[in-house]
Amino acid sequence: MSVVVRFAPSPTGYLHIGGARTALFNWLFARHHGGRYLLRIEDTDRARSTEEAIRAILDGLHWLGLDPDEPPVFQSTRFDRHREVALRLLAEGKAYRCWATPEELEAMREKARAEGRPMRYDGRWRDRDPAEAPPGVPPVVRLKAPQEGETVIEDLVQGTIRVANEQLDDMVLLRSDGTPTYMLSVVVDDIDMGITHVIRGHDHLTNTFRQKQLYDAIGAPCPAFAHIPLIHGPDGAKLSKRHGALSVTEYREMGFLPEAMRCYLLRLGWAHGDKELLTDAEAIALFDLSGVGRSPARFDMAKLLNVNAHFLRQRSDAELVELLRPFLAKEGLVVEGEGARRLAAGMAGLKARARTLVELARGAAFYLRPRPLPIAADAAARLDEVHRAALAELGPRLATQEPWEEAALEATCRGFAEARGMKFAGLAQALRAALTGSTVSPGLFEVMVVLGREEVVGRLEDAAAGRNPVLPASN
RNA sequence: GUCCCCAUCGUCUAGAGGUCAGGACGCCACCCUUUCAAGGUGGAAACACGGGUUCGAGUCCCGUUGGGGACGCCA
Repeated sequence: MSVVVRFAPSPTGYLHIGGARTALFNWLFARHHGGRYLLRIEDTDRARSTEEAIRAILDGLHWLGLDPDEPPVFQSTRFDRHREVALRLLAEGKAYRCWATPEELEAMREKARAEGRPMRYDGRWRDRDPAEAPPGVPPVVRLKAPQEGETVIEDLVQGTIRVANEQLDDMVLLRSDGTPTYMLSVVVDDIDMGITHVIRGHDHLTNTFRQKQLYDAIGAPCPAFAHIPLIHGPDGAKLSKRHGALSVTEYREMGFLPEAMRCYLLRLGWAHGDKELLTDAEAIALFDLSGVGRSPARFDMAKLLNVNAHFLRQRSDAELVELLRPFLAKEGLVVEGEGARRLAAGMAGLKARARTLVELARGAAFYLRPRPLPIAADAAARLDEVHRAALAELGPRLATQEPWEEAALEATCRGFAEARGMKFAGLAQALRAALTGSTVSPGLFEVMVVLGREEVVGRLEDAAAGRNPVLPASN
């Protein structure tokens, strides 16, 4: 039997980090088994579903490289089919109409609570004659669920889980307005889409018992279930807005790489021995449900940053130049011509110092800024009179420096400092300030080679003459 | 409240009865060094608690505590 899985988000907001991981696990499982990975948009709640949210989910999945293998199925287009199934169950006596009003239901809840029992619908219309139906009250359709025995599910992650059927009540299949409920829609769609494995968040675990009953009533085989533990915030509580970024879009904007997100999310709740950093090929080859842990994991930004830094360094310099464009554009910097050349040439030194594309862009900006280069206040402080005078003298010397190579440049600068009885470290910081506008940068001589003779000499002149605007904040 | 699930360093985790309880992130120290990173070396850091079962328990069972989830004519 070929594997078919699906990711089934409801479009009531952006694609969040937990959903992204669920999608990833489904995707990996399908790839590992050579199966299909589908997307179903659960937009049956017309009031809360928005076009914008659908866009956001599709965009998020696309960015993460988790595009579905087939066009998405929109659950709202399948109302008729869902109704058809409910009506069939009704005809077969496996479901019944219920005229209980919201007030009656509320009373049942209160009574149950008072008696310390689970809050369940009491089945008052289960065997009652429909002729007794009150006039003018539109009924819902409920499943005639088994009242004795127990419902058991074999979860591929959580193991065997059983619940007494008396804990479960007769769930609503069709609302009084005739629309299908989530429970009905999910089960019917999963059956019709040929889903073999339902991999979803642990928060759906208790829904599964009811869904199992529905499968049984419909007479369809149950897919295998795998409920993966939830992701919690750093404090152990449910991940929420107050923990910072939830939307995958925000991670893109913070400069994270999709492959880093995939790797981090995968390792959050799944492990294969001591393997930490996996390529997609390795992840696909190694992924299995038995490796999924059973306890919830906390989201750790520090680790994500580390993982991202790793994957950043795996990218080629040319790729990084392209990835940097939108981030540099935010600072009004356009990557083209000489600037593009410098970025590519300087990328090796830049990427070792960045964990995200945002950091990389920040560190790379000095290669693109036109003269006179703005200098951060703390860097400008390194350009005192003594050092400005030194730079004024060093500039012309570098103008005739041959060859224009790192080792030679270093020899020249060190020799210059020594001849002047000046500490090289101080000269280096002054040079750094003049050339990069910062106290922090890639190696000085690498920077010189990348900038080129003309630009270096020009920037030194600017600094010696005090022409640079000083920025209030530093790096 | 009821039901269900979970429990190894601060965090992510390895561990499928016998390990000096391993790795990674983070942290600390040292090395490298023109800054900051990167890189290298080393270090501190965990089996929630209590009972069993067993020659032997982080591993199996029960309980306690703690955490989480679900209890809608939402999805």
